[in-house]
Amino acid sequence: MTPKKTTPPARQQPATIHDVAARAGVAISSISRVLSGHPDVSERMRAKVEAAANELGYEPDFNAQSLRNGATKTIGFVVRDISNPFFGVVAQKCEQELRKAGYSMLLMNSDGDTETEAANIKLLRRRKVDGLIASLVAEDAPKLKAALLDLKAPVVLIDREVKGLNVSAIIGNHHQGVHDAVADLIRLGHRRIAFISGSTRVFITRDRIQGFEDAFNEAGIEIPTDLVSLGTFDAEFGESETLRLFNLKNPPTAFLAGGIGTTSGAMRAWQKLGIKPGIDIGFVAIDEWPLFDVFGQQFSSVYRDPAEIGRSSAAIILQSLKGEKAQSVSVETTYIARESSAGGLA
Amino acid sequence: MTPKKTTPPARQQPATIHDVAARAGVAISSISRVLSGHPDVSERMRAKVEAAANELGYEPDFNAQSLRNGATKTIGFVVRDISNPFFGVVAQKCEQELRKAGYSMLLMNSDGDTETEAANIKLLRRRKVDGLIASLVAEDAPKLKAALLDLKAPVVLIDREVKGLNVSAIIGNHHQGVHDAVADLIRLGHRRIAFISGSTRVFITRDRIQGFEDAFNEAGIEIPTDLVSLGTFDAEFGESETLRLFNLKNPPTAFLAGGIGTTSGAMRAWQKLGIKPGIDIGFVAIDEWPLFDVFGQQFSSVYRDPAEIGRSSAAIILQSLKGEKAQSVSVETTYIARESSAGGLA
DNA sequence: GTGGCTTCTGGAAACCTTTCCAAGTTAATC
DNA sequence: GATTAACTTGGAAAGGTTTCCAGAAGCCAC
Repeated sequence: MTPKKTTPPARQQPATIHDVAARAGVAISSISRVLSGHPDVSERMRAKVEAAANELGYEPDFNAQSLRNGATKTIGFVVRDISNPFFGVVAQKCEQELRKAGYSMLLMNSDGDTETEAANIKLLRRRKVDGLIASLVAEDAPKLKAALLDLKAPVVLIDREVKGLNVSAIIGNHHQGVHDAVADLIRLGHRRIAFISGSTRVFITRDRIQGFEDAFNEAGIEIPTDLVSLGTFDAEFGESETLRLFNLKNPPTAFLAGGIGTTSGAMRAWQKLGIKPGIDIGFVAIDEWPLFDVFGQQFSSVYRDPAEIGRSSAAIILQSLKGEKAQSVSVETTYIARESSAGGLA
Repeated sequence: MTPKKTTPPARQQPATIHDVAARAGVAISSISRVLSGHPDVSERMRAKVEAAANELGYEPDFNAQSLRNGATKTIGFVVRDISNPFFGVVAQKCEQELRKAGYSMLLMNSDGDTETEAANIKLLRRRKVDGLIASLVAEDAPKLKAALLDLKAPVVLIDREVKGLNVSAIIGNHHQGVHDAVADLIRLGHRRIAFISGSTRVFITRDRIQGFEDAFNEAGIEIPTDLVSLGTFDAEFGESETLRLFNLKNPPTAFLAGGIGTTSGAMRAWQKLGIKPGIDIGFVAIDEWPLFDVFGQQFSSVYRDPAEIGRSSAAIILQSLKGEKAQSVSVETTYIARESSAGGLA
């Protein structure tokens, strides 16, 4: 009943820096100094403040800190589709690295739509993210470019090139892996090799096409342009185009699938057509998915390591935040020959 | 050269509400009113403000808004491992729904570690997320419970029950699917049925175990307790335990894998052992992954729909944010019988 | 004992909004 | 034409922090 000494009832609202200051009987600036490790702080002050902060369970409000010092400790991660297992691994490793460094990841799907993508990036700007890691739907959409320009924060693009922008990039050596795959298919005897992939509006497709064409040119064989179909990376496109190509009068004997979505669609198409990939036709998948190596048939692939891409993208953005300038790093792709390359040659 | 009328050079800093107010020649409170759709605004004022805002490309600062009105429009999404394709789909659908409603998703992996998980949730509290959606590593870790209690925001747990907490939950009817699967395996003639899964520290495992035991009890057959191994959901545990069980003197004739990680590990183990699941042994996978139905052998599964779980979790958290009280929704699981159930019975 | 440093602390401004309050203006009513 | 009510606007506080600035205190050397 001594009104002077009663501790206030445990307040519902979290303690603020003012509460700590009142409790410790010092100025709020001193609280901030102690907690942010400022050097000019007496031992006595430090002890007092830390005691008060602990008693109140004080933790600085992130938003208030961000507003004041301009850094949100947040990185935007924009991807076509996080349910793609390849990007699942990229996101996982990337988030782990960012978290270690005190950053959090804001995840957005662009759903394969350039408008959504641009809108996402604009929103991330309003949210004042410190950086952006993105795998874009298209490189040349004007709204997108404007959004990236306005972002005014470090950007890491995964397998994309946007002209006239000072951004970092992780660029896979896609033509190499595709070249080796196609060369092997040709060596095995395939001539009618189909290739379905996303559009040439993104670097990764252009680079793969180059590998595809190089392999044919080196072998002195005409490129089967009627078997190349470039549209989107999703399963729907992969399925319908696979159906179309395998209904041609002169259908493919081998198939190169440009990503996990394409593979997925092609698989469904073949199921409908009664075609067994790797047996009835030669088959190479670009990008592997969970259990790829242990599950079912031994499918050949063009492999790149999503974990490395995830870790690298985090590392690059963290370096950029420390003031280093934009950089471009290269990631290997390797053709892994398994049984399925030789299908369809009986 | 008339210093009075020169428009200021396009400033690098984004325009603030003050800039708009100055440009429109009105008070900042009017800017806020117009842009937030306050009813008491004259047509003339609205036009002036909108013109000024457009000219300056003004967009309100999210952090400042959050600080002022207490809502961050951000939902935390904590999951063991986003590279798990099941959670990839959950996250994708969930983010899409949240985005439609104006919310963003902050993604954190807990890496299968309860300490990390608790730390993640504490961080999300400091970041003042408006809500949390989580698939927990363990329900009973004290630090975790404290972190959830302190969060003071709506929570949706996926397939978890935490006692003494007023949170929403999406609870799969796991015992049903597992029961049906095991009953079918027994019907086919299997007796030595193995089950590897995560620990009983989470509801989902307890519920599955119940289905497993019920099926045996109904059939009047003794439960093969030596073939039940509960530890963690990751592939490493799945692999080592599969190796152990199939090296027993009296090994299993059928196998039920408690999730994608377990399936993954078991597959690797069988590859080493030269065992073909679905042929040499009966096999049922709990949870499917991309391409499950079209890829390779026809594997039986206990299916639940990750898209539905993702959409529901978003819907529930959005309702909670509107003030509705915590709710628990149920999600079906279904046994899908395919060829692999009958393996190992020759 | 004074000048000049260093160390430490408090006060206040700033970050960018939203919202409350009060005051001013206009329209409506009797 | 006076009284009210409704509408419209500006000013200022508040939200929780960091940081600049200035002043106080302590110390050393001359």
